[in-house]
Amino acid sequence: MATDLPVANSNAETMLEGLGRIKVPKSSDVLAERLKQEILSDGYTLGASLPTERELVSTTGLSRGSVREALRILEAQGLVHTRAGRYGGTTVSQPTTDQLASHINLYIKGRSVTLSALVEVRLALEPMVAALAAERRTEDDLSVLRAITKRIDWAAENDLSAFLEENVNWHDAIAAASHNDLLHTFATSVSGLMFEASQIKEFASAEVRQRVRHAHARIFAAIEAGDAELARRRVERDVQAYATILAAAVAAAGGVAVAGESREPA
Amino acid sequence: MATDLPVANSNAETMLEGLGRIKVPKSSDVLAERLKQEILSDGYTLGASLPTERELVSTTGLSRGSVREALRILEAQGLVHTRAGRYGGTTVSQPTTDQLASHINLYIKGRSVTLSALVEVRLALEPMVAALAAERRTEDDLSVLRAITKRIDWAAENDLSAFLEENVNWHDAIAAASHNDLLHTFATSVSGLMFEASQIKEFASAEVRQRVRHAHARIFAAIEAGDAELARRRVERDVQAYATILAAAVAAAGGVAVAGESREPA
DNA sequence: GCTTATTTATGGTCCTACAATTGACTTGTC
DNA sequence: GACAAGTCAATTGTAGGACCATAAATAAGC
Repeated sequence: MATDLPVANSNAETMLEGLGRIKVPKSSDVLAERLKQEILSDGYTLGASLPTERELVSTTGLSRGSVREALRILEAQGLVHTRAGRYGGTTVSQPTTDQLASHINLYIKGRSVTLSALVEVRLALEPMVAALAAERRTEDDLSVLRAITKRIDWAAENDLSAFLEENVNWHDAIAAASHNDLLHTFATSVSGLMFEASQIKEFASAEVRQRVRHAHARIFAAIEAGDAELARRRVERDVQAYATILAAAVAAAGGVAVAGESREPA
Repeated sequence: MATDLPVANSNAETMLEGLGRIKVPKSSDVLAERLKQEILSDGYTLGASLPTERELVSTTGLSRGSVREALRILEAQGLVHTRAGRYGGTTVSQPTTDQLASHINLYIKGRSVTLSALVEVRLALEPMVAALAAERRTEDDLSVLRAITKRIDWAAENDLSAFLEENVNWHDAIAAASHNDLLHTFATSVSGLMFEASQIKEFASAEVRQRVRHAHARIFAAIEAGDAELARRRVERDVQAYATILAAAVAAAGGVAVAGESREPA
């Protein structure tokens, strides 16, 4: 039966028991992964220079196109930054807060996370944010908040979209006052998307605006006084109330309550 | 003074008042941004096909290299997926949970977020995770947790690294039982990095292992019973206790307590 | 000393060609 | 008719080369 000819052997897989589908990775992915490990593990302090593209070409044996694709991947991950020109090149970098926030937003929008799930996360984060802010807020933090409050008070009567925008700024300022970058980023990403949903539904009636301002004032007072527990409780109640109102508005509008569809003008 | 010749005019900037540095974006970045807007805004449901690379070349006027770099950026962001072969091409995709977790990890590692900041975030997330898990856990969730608990019990006596790994799995299973993807990803990313730090410090003494198992049992009981408030309180106390122990161990070791340096073997 | 031009190493872009992949199609075989 | 094997074609993957654009260091000019 067995010959030297390359005959097809339909029982060949008996020799290859657990051997599943073999994935052949792209060279750019391999290089990106290798460089990523290199960057994360040893040396390569912030700002250190990676080899030039042409050096990578000669050391890896890949084409310049593949090398450049690998570098674009790393750049999208925020691990490196490249500059053109002499003495330019690719340098090690930190992912910025904005980049992380952007990835979180893409995840939430892409997965069509439900509004209620968003509320739950917000309910976890914002009370802690407020508590930390109460403990750590500086005078600068407070004056920023006072300035935003002033603008909100004005916008509440005159400019609805400005009102919503300043509302986002207010929550961002509270998160900043917690002086915890990670918490800040998580909180602003989530609440930012919630307010985006609010904008679409345009549910900010005069009554709601009044309630928001009142809640802000109470929260600010607690943070200013440095009372962490009070701030936590007040924020918790505020988030809960806001969620209830928004859910009612969404239900009234018959919406499915997802946080998608953000259309920025070009 | 004024001539037709292209003489240098050192006072030229008086005509260009507020005109700051002009940024010339890379063509691949521009294309990536345009496609991203396109994907997020209208049509392009999940799985829809983008134009082929060569179609993009002819419609945009860019080279294929630039088009490919743009697609690598989008792929790194989890927005598209590319397959080779006939009837392959680039299709719209959702960022996976793993991708988001990876970006969060990169952020935390890159920014050298302090251990205390990590604890604060964990203290915000995990009690909520437990409360939701108590309300929503299915029978499957519970049996997964029981299986992990068994493995932990075995590993606690025999295999330290397995113990730490299963500990991560336990927390992941709790987070999964919350049935909130976003919360799940946030929580596992943060606690995963904390346990990674634990592993480095190797502080898991027999006494600590015993305490962990005891805490797990109490938390599991609350979740099994569906008592959200009890689960929340117990997790809160557990996280707090773990943080105290870890901080003490870190201080004893003289470490700076950052969550960096993950070296996986190739 | 200051401004201005030049140099030059680097990334940015384009082009062409070919290899590898892979699903559909066709053909063969029983 | 069904199943296996082979063929085909559209698409991404990769390589290599050429040239342009950028920018910092340097040199030249005043």
